[in-house]
Amino acid sequence: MSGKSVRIKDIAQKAGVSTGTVDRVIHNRGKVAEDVREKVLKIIEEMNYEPNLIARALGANKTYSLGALIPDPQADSYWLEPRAGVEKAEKALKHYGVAVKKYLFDPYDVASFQAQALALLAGAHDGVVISPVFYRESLPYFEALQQAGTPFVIFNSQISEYTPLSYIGSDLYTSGLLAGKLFHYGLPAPCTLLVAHIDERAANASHLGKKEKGFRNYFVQHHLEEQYPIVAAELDRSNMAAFIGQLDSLIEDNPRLGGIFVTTSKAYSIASYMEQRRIKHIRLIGYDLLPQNLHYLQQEQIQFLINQGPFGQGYWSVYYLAEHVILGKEIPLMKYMPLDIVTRENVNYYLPEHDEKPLLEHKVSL
Amino acid sequence: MSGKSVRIKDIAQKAGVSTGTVDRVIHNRGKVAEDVREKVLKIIEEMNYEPNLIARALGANKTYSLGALIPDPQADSYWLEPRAGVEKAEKALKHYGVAVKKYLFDPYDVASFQAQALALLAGAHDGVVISPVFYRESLPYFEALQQAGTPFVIFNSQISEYTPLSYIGSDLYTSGLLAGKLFHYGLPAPCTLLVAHIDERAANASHLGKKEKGFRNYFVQHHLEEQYPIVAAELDRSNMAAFIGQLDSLIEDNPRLGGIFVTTSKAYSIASYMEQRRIKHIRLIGYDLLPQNLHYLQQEQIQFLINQGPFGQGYWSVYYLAEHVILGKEIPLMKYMPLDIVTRENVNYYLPEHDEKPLLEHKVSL
DNA sequence: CAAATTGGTGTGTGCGCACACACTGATAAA
DNA sequence: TTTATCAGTGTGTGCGCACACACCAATTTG
Repeated sequence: MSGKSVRIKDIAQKAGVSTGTVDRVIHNRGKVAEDVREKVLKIIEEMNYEPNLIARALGANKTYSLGALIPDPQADSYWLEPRAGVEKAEKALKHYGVAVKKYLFDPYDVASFQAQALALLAGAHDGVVISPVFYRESLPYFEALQQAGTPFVIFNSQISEYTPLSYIGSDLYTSGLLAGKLFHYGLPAPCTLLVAHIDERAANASHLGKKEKGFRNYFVQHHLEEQYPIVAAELDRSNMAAFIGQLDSLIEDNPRLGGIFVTTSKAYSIASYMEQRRIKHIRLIGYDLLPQNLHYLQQEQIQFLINQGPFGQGYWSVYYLAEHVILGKEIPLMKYMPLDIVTRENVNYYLPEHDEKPLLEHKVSL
Repeated sequence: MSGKSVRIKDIAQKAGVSTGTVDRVIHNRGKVAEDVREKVLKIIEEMNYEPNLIARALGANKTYSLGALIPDPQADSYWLEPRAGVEKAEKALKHYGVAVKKYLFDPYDVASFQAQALALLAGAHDGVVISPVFYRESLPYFEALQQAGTPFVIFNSQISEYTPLSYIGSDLYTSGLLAGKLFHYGLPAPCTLLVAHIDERAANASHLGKKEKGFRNYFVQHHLEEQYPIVAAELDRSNMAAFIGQLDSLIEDNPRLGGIFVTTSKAYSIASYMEQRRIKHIRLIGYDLLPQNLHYLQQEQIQFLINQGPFGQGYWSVYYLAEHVILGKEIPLMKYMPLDIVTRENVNYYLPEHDEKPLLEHKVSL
C-alpha cells in the first residue's frame, strides 16, 4: 500500500547486482552464485517486491494458444452462457497474448463430439478446457491429452478417471439439498414430491443422480422421509404425447403431489404442461435461466430456479487455465459456482449483461 | 479475434503518417489537419483498432489518487466486507497508478464522520467514493465536492440532493418484495407478519422505509393484505430488558405471528431472543452475512438471509470511479448488486474468500 | 602455456504506448 | 527581405520487464 511499487531495478541496486541477475533468480533460469541468489531472494522478501504484471505481459511478448471444447449453443441454448463466459475471458486475456480457439460440438451427437475432440488434439494447444458431456466417449481424449502433457480444465460435468488441473462447475449434491429445503420450507406435510429427470441420456446419469441424492438426503437428514415421500421419474420429450401421458398418470397416481423438482434445465416443459392442464397448486423448482424457464418464472408457474453460474463457469475455466499456463500458478482443484436461488423478484440481477465492457482489467493482476 | 492486435504503428503506416499524429487524433490533443484526422479515424475504424491498455498504463505512468470515506468496521462489522472490496479494487488497480486513501469514520458518531469528511476534502483527490450513512450531515460535503469538480461515487445509501457519478448499492424496495415472497411461499394464510427495524436511527429511515414498502407491496400486489396482516415495530437494543419486553408483548399481541422480517443486519438479536424463549415456529428473514447471523442460519433459527453483496459494493465503487477518472469512461448511473437468497444450504458459496488473489487482471481491459 | 570451456554476470533491445521535444514550411509581422 | 509565429508533423525517450547476447574470470583441456 506504500506509494510507489518497488521495481526489479530497485532490488538490483540494493543487492549490488544487475537487473539481469535479479531476473535470473526470479525466474530461476541461468546460473547464479548461491550466495548472490540468497541475498537477492532476501531483499525481494524484505522490500515486499511484487512484479508489475502489466509490464511483464508487455515485455514477455509471448503468445499462448488455448482450446475450448464446448457444446454448440445452437443445439441447446443453455450453452450460450458458458460460451459467453469463455469469450469474455478470451477478450480479457487477449492483450496478454492469449488466444482461445473454440471447438463447438453438438451435445446430442457423439460423432460431432469426437470430430471436434480430434481437431482439438490436432490443435496442439498450450492448454484446453473441456465440457465432457459425453462421459465415456471423452475418456480416450483425456488420455491423449495427458500423454501429450497438455493441461486441461474441465467444467460443467465432472470426471473421475483423469484428474484435470481444475474442475469448474457446481455442487450438484448441494443443489439437490437446496431444492429439498425450498420444498420443505414451502410445503406443509404430508406431501409427495416428484423428482423429474427430463431429456437426459444415460451418459449424464451421474449428474442427475447426484442432484436426486442431495434432494433425498435433505429429507433423510431432517427425518422427514415419511412426511415427504419422494417419487422419481425419467421423462422424455421426444414423444410429446407419451410425455404428457406420463405426467397425467403421475399426477393421478399421486394425489398428494405438492412439488416437482426438475433436475435438468427443462422445467419449462412441465410448466407448460401444468399451464395447459390449469394446475396451479403444484410447486415447481428447476435449474438454469433459460428464456423459456424465465417465462414461467414470471408467470409464477415456476417458483424457483437454481442458477449454477453458467457464465462464470466458462469464464473461470479459461481464466484459471490461462493463469496456470502463463504464470505456472497453482489453481484450485475445484471451483464451485454459487447456487443462486432465483425467483421472479430477484431474477433481474442474475440475467446476463455481457454487453458491459469493463475497461480496466481488474480483480487483481496478470 | 483475429490473431495479432493492430497497433498504433500499424494504423500510422497505413495512413502514411507518424505514430505521433495517430496519437494526437486518438487523444485529440495538439493540432492535426482536418483531412488527416478524418483519414486516421477512418482507418482506426476499419482496422478495428483497440488500444492495448496494458501498454497504455505502462506508458502513461501517471498516478491517480482516490479517496474512500467509509464506516470503520471496528464499530460495525458489516463494514468489513465493503472495506475488503475497496481494498481489493485498490490492489487490482495499483499497477495502473491508482492509490486509494481510506477515511474511516465511526458510523455511530456524527462528529467522527464530519472530521473524516473534512480530511477527505483536504485530500484533494481525483475522485472519491462515499458511503453517506449520515444523510443530512453529508450534504454540505457533496456540495463542496461538486464545487471542486471532484467526481464522486456513492454506495450503500442513496442520496437524492446531488447526483453522483454513480450509485452502487442494492435495490432496497425489491429486497422487501423478495422477503414478502419468501414468507408468502412458506407460510399458509392467515398469518401475521412483523416488520422489525432494529437499531437504526432516523438518519437512515429512508433505507428501512423502502424495504418495508417493498415488503408490504408484495402482499398488496398479490391481493393478500387481509390474509397476511403486517405489523411494524422499531426496536432498540440499547436497553436489552426493554427490547425483550417489546418482543414479548408483540408476540403476545399477535398470536398468529408467523414470520419476522428484520430490515437491518441485526436479525441475530431476534434469533437469540427466540432461542431463549424456545420459540421455533416463527420464521425469520433478515439481511447480511454477519457471523452472528450465520450462526443462527446454521441453527435454522433464521431461515433466509438476503445478501446485498457488500463486498461487491466496495469493489465496484472504486473500480468504476477509477474507470471514469482514468479513462473518462461513462459509467452506469446506478448499479444494483444481486439480492442473493442465502440459506443454510448454499451459504458457503457466498462467504468471502478474499485471500484468493487472482494473478491475471481480468474482466476486460484498462 | 595457449586454447577451450564454463560459472557467473552485465548490457542492450524491444513490447505498445504517452508525451516532451524538435522540426518543417507557410504565412504574418517587422 | 528578415524575423517571428504557428499549424502541422516526426522523432526520441521512458515505463518495468523479459530475454538474447556479450563479456570476464577461473578452470580445465590438450
